[in-house]
Amino acid sequence: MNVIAGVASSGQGRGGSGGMGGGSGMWNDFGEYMREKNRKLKEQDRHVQDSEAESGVLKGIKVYIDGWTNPPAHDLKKMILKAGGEHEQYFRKSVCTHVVASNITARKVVEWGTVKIVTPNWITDSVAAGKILPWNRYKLVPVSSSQQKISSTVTVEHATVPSQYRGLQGIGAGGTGVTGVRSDTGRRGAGVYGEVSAGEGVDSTVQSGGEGDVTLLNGLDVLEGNVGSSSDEPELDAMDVDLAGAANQLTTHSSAVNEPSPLPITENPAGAAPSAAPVGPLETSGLSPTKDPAGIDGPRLNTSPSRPPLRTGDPAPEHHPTTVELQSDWARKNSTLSVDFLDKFYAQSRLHLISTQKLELQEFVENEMQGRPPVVHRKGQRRIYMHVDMDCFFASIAIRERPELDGKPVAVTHGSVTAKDSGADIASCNYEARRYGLSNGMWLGEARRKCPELVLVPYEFDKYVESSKEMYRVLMSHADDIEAKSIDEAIVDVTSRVPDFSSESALQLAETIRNKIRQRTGCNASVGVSCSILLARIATKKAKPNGAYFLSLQDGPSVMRNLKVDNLPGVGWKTAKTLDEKGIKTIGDLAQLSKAELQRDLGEKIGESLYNYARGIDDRVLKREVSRSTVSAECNWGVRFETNEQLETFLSQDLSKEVVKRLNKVTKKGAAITLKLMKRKPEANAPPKSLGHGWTDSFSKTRQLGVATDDPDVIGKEVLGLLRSFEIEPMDIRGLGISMTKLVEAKSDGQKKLDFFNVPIDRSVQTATTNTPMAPQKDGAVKPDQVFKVPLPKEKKPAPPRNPPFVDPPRSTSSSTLRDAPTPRSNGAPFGPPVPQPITPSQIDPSVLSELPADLRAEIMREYGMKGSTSHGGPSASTSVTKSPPSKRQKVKKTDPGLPVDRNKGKGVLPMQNFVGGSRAPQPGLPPQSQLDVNVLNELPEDIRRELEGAYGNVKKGASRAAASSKTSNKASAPLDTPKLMGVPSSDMDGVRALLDRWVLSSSEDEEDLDGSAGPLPEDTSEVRKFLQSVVKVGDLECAEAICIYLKRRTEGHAGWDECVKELTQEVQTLVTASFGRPLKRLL
DNA sequence: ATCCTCCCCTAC
DNA sequence: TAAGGTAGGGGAGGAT
Repeated sequence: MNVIAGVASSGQGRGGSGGMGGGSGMWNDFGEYMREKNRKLKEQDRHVQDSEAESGVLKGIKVYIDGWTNPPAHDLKKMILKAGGEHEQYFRKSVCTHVVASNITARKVVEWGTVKIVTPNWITDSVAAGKILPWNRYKLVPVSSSQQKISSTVTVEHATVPSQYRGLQGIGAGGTGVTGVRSDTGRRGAGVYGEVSAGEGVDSTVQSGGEGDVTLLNGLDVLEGNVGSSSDEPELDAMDVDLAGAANQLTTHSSAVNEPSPLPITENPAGAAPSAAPVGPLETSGLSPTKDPAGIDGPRLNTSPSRPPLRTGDPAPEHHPTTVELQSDWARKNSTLSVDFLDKFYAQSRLHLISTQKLELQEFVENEMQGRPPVVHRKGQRRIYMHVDMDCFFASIAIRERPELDGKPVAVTHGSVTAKDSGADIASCNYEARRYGLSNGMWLGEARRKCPELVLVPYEFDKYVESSKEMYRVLMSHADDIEAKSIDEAIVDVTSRVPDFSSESALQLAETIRNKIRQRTGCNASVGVSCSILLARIATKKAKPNGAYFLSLQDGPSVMRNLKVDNLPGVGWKTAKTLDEKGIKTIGDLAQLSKAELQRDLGEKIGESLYNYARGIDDRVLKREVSRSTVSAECNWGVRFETNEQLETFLSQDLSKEVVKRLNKVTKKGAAITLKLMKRKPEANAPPKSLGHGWTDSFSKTRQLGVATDDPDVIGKEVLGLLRSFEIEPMDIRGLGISMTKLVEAKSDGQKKLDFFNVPIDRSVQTATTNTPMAPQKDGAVKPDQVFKVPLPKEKKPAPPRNPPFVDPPRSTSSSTLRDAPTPRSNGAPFGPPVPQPITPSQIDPSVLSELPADLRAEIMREYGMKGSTSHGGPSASTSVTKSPPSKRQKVKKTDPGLPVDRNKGKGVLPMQNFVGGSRAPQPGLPPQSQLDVNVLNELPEDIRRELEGAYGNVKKGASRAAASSKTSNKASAPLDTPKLMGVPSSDMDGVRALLDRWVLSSSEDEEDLDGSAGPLPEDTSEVRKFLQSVVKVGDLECAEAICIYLKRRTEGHAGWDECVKELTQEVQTLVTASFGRPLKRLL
């Protein structure tokens, strides 16, 4: 269908709309392009003209560009200006010598009269040829709607013009001596994004003869070990090559700018005439011999019966870029119009793989490292970190699988050689390829131009995953601690493995590790060694490729001094640019600025951290565990809709289900939904990257649900509501994303259980949990479950009452006290207003936990990683543990891995009173009143009981899913250790308190005074943090609660401390919430 | 003042 | 043709 009306974008002739807005910055490569473009807009135009009218090829030519074109109007404009021609903003018969358009309507033709109407190729080809080519060959013929099917795409695609995207950065980058060079691909993980900068990059000239062919290895070849053979198109058409070169130059110069040219858009209101789609001039096909004009292919394929089901819909305005793109059958099949699009997309997305793998590896590491004693960071103690990064990971795997490629320039990409101007990303390329100026993230088209003999290899996701794990296994075998950074990168703490702290020993270990990795993965890893995360990473830059480098604290500053600022964490494109505008290019320059100035220009936080980093100061410690606060799914490629129905179906069905799938995977529910979307800019043409999102504006809107959910119908519905609020034409949507926040542990059905028990207790909590009517919620506030920010309006103030509680007792008592504490503030406080049930004192889960039957509790703990050893200092408790129906539970768990934990349940089960009065064993592992529970349990109806069990199973899942399922190995059996703070076990609360006291006092003395802003030392803080984490992990929530409260009381009002305590408390809440489904009330 | 929303930015 | 994801920190500015 087609044709019809027209226009989608109405013109806006002038204004040009600023393009500013910035593009979505979501992703590097493209983001950079956008930024660059926008920035240049301002200066651009005139520069191009004045400074580089090198060739006078188009001298005397005055061009008016009509409507959308491909290449984009701004690029054409730039090219025209550069070639000495002139660009007319508006069409004026008396002035314009030519009109350039990719498609026109008959009506326009009439309107324009006798002016020469040509395709963009006339410009590009003429520039390339160095002379004005006969326009007749490029004459654009209007087509009637009936014919239009012939794809305009032809014209478009043909475009010899290089997509100017990417590349911006240019080659030069001068690196200063030192490493100046590439920031390392390493840092970018799988080398996903590319950055350019190669210091020495060779530039296109290098490519010697340029006659090489590009070889594509497709799956088949791989299997057969056929390397060079299958190239699709061996030779490049001479002309194309030249054009490419020329174009490339242009691009390089002006850095790709794209101007939002104010084009008067075309549009024909359709009306009348048939406007048709663009036509591809004959010559076009002639020019690109290599590929079939889409027009031909398209129709044919279309009729193919085997084609997957497509969403159908009506046609859209004919001139709309979307309409044009969708004329290609390929596009329809590979866009959201295809029913199975999403799965296919994720299955082939390297970025999706990378993000996903990061999460998987974090979990893997958490599970595997579970039994290890936590690293203790003492104040003056130095530590040794190794930053390990695989060298061009994907490319290395590719070569490993195809030894014959060793020594040749290789790149991993989805693209194939046939495309002359492919927009496919190079995910990773080896060092040989980099010598030609290639970099990760670069588009295939440009890469080929720079390196004609480039060998292309397809992705092998499974192999990446497998080797990645091998790498991690090696690392864990030599690490005290480890933080998973990505599929090919990690940071390990190896302090205890380098007892003498000498560079020799450290490097020896590094070599051992590198050798093992090479042995097990067949790929090289580079290692940076130093005493901080920051310096270790810097060292890696010096280590690559395939090396190890030890950077001492003393040498840090001198080495860093000459590095560019973007080598510091937190400094990306934008920040580097901001600094550059101030004349700051290197870290050395940066170190000259005052903290105040940095904070003023870059923000408080970033300013401060950069101030420190520039001096080699980095207090960060490894973060082994992470709790997620967001689960999302998005897609910004292949998103094309013709009708609202297609759009709504995709969003509310496909994408919503995807998010739900992910929520389920981590057993969470979300109480807030955010819809993100990218909308094509009015002046944006069909993107140069096939089915890419092109030039867009991005938006997002969040809706508070009040109740956490993981119901696809609910999510789908909410999301549609959000979508409608944007009032965007379906055809203009270029990207969609749904993210769930305010996560809560999903519970199987805690409510039922609760009800069943009808425990009087904490109902409030429960209520909250379920969806019972909450009281007054603030609007946006979350309602029930959500734990987090429960709406405590302003009552924070009331908090003060809290003090009282603490005052009292220490130790176990404390716990009980604490719990009682609620009284004072409880009344209104904690949850404040909203919470209805008055009864509620406060407690939550902790109590629940402790109240559980011993066996259940033991299981839970075990699941958490603790493993059996329960009691350490446990008081009496019970060892009783033993347990009742172990078998059952176990089974259940195993079988029901998926169930959510239910703290609720627990809650329900044990009333507060019990808690209080009961024995709440301070120790982690101890199961309190087992008998009670047991009885209760036994009395329960089968189903309920099962629910409970299932719930536990969930817990497990949440905590260490992997362990439970796959790995199995050690963890399961490992016993839990009683958490200790500087050697003092959590069971000894008095001791712990004393330590904390000392901590607080000492630091205040050392530095300024409590009041002075002297705060806690990071090392100490992390020590406490670890302790708290362990305590929570072990399930001793009361202990965690007591510590937080104690600290708060002890430091209230002291500048440097408030923040720290608040953070620790928040972390505890997050952890507790993640593991038990809800936060500790008393800490809210 | 503080919180919340809607981004931007960065890292992988 | 090509598969431009995902999580978290943070800031500006409006709402409260």
